[in-house]
Parts: sequence; structure tokens; C-alpha cells
Amino acid sequence: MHNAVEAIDFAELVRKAGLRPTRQRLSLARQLFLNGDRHVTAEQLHSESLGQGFGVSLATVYNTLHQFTTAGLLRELVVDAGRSYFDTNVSAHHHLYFEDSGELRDVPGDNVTIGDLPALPDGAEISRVDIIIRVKNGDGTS
Amino acid sequence: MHNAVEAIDFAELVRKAGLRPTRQRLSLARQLFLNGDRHVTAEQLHSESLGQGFGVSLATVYNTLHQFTTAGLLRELVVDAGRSYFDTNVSAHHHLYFEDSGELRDVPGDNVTIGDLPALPDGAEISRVDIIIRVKNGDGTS
DNA sequence: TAGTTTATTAGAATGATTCTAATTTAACTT
DNA sequence: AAGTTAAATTAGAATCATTCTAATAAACTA
Repeated sequence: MHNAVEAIDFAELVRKAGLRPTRQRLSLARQLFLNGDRHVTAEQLHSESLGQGFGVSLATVYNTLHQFTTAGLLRELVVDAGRSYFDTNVSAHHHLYFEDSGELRDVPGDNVTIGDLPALPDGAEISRVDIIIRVKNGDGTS
Repeated sequence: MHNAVEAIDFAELVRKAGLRPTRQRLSLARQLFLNGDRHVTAEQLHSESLGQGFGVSLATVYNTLHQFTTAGLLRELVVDAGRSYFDTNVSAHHHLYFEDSGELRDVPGDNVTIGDLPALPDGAEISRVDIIIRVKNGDGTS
């Protein structure tokens, strides 16, 4: 989707999300989308941004992650109690979670198929199906 | 699995989990398993236990929930960041989550089938596959 | 540029969970 | 049954991720 070969207009990206292209949001968008396919926590992104010499407060990291999520640029996912990951891949896909290392890896959506879904109550509508394949004894590096 | 018709020997249940059948653990086991099929948070169980006139501290509720989970009597599940549910149904099944009400409902395991799983790294082994079907606009009461 | 709106921020507040250290209880021994 | 020991319970403090607050700053609009 996004890649390092063709340049991404981050200001455009942020504006399309209905947000002002501030230095902070552009900086975070660059971190998230420049090399694509990331699974980050707010803390990770925050310390990464500090390491790059751009002071972005943790509050802004949280604000921005939520705004990007609302705008459909990110998908929030919960695998562990007490910590949210944000996935830059918003297309249909699922996750492989390495319990030992905490690493999260995408599984193409068509690699997993769901057979019959249960009947839903009247008026109910599926907003999303999350599939997390939890794996142990494997470091996720092979 | 558990039901209200045939009596459950809670002391036996707790002992089989390698734990001493204390008043607190027996009380919590009764709350959890007497009528079966529950999805509770620690806080819920705690206030419920207080309401029944048995003073069980929140710390003990957490300890007990984790011990029961380790013993295979409960399954911990995370649908929302920042709050764990404990499911008394430990057989293979998945979940329907009503985003509006926060209600969680079981989906029989054979109601959902997974087609192809991705290749796993060497040495990796699937410990569990969690499927959460998120539903909106439905109160879960029909 | 002036005025208005939206963002950012430090630090306080919150909420779930875990930890600590002291007390109590269960189980074992004699 | 009393004494001993290991395990369990507890209140309250501590922790960690996240959200809130209210003040300052930057972006947009006219």
C-alpha cells in the first residue's frame, strides 16, 4: 500500500483525514506510513519520535493515533490486556501473535476463511471480525 | 458442562486445581460455575461477592481468577483495551461482542470454521485461535 | 494581520491490575 | 488437639497505560 519508493504526501494524507497538518502529525504520519506495515504501541511511537529529535508529547501521540484510527488510516487492536497496538495495515487481514516475544504479524485475509457465521440478533450488523492466532515456542524470526 | 441441576463439589473442583479450598475460593467458584456460562470482569465478580455478604477482597478476586485460569477452569479474553473478561466456558468456541452494550456472547466452535492457516515459523505451535465477531447496532437481547 | 478555531502540552487524574508486607487460615505433624 | 509450617488473604500502596484539564501555541480565514 504505502512504500518507500514513491513519495507520500503526508500533508495531503493528514488533510484528507480532516486534520490540520501540524509538525507533530506529519512527523508521526511519516514514522507510521513511510515504510508501511507496522504494529506499534503509543509508547513505542513516542520514544521513537523522541529519538528522532522531534519532541512530540505522549498526549499528542495518543490523540493522533486515535484520530488516524477514526479516519481509517490505522486499525486498533488488542491482543493483551492493558495495551493497544495500532496497525498501519487497514485492509482485511488477521494476526499471528507470538506470545513469547510479543511480536505481531499480519496474516493475509484470504489465508483464513470463515465458514458459517452465527445468526445475529435483529438489527445487528457485523462491524469487524478479528482473528488472532496465538503462537508459542517460536520467536517469529524465521 | 456445569449446571444447576446436578450439584457441583466446589471443594473438589478447587482441590483438583491444586489449590486449598478456602472460603473465598469456594465462594468465587460457586459464583462462577453454579449457573455456568459467564463472562465476568474482576470488578463485576468482586461487587457481586460483596453483595452476597461474603467479603472477598479485590486482590483475592484477581488472584483466584488467575489461578483458575492457569488451572484451565477459566479462559481469559480481551476484547477491549484495558479490561479482561474471564469466560467459564473453556471448550472450543468463539465470541460475539456487542460493541454498544459491551455484552459478550459465546459462538459454538463449530459455527465458525477456519480454512487455511498460514505457514508457521519452525518450532512454532498454535496455542489458541481467538475469533471475535464485533457487532454494532444490536443490543444483544434478541 | 487580527481574530477564530484547532492543536499541543505538562502534569494531574483515572482505572485496571499488581505488589507488599502483615495477618490469618488451612493442612500437616506429633 | 495443640503446635508448626506453608499457603492464602488483605488493605493499601504502587504501577502502568491511558485520558483529562486548562493553559499556551500554532494554523486557518477574512
